[in-house]
Amino acid sequence: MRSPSALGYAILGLVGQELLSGYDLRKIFSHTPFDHFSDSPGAIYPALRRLEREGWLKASAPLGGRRRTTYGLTPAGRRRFVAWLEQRPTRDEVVGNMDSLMLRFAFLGEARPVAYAVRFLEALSREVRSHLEDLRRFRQSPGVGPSVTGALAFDAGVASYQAYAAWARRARAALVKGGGRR
Amino acid sequence: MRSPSALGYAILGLVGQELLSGYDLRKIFSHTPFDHFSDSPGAIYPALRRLEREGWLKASAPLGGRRRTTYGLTPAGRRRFVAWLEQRPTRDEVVGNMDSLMLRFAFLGEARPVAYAVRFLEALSREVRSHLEDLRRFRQSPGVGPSVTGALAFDAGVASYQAYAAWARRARAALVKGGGRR
DNA sequence: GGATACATGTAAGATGTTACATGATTGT
DNA sequence: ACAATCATGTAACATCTTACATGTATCC
Repeated sequence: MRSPSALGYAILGLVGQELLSGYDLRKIFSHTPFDHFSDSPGAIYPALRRLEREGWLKASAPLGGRRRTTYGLTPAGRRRFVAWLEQRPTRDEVVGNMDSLMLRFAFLGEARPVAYAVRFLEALSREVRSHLEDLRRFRQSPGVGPSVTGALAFDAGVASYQAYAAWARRARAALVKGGGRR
Repeated sequence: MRSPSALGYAILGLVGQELLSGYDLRKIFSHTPFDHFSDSPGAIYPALRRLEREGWLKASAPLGGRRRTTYGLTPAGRRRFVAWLEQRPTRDEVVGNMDSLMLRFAFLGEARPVAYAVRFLEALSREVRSHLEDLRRFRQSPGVGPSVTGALAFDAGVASYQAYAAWARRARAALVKGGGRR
């Protein structure tokens, strides 16, 4: 009962929308610039088998014609996925796993009411701002040396987090504004 | 003679500045918010052994007192590291490995003349802009569904790349301006 | 009939995580 | 004396990459 990898959650989210085969997933991962996961069969098929073994996915037989196994969520799988969706962003995730946070947020809107997404963004903003303060406190970072490019690379990190903070503000406003309806 | 992982390059870059032990590296990775690599002994020590086995690092004996093995670059290690530094940012790296690109840039300034960093930024800008066009062409991404949060998460990705593009412009200007001296 | 896309897999290997283990040295 | 920190390791495990392997359906 260990927790899935980022790829695992992406699969759970996708097959929760519609039945998909391993091949479908490979196509999605290779043709979608959004969140890129490996489209290699050596990653997808073992991941599907793991998720099925844990009881989160159920396979559907080919049903004649071309060989093709599609997967969907079991009730337990959906519970597991929703539990993940409902987790508030943590500091650790902000520091090193922004991609995984964005993946979660992307799936959040279709499985939970808008209020969840709003609270997600509020927690995210808090953590990002707090991390930005740490970065400012840090400034000239040891390790990368006092070189010009080291300082500039540091600035790039700061700018990236500032962009996320600004986005979170805008996104929250958009959700709150249109929130009553969806 | 395979190429090092991101952790491997980070180690090569750091021990290229001064002799460092595995423990030193762990401290740098755990107390530095810059680029976070694992500070776990299970990652560091095997990585050091690999780099040494490839002939890129040389270990120095403890020299009395407390047991402590420090590492430095061999000439081959420096060549390998510089060859990595000189690589222009590629499309693939921009799409999925911005962290690794920033690591490279951070080390670039102390080992190569400023002109290299300027060209690095120019190539980076090109690739980022081209990727942004692709994203725009994409818009409502299949896979994440047409949910509100899916679209917003997509926007976050766009905003993040825009922040990098703006940073690259500023950074290039800063380098060109102060460039004659350093 | 041959190329192309569909569809799934396996095997070997690298890398990293978590947890455990060991001992030396320094500070109080 | 004791705790904390220094310092290095190993073992088990999961995950992912790369490369190879196999066969089917469809289109022209």
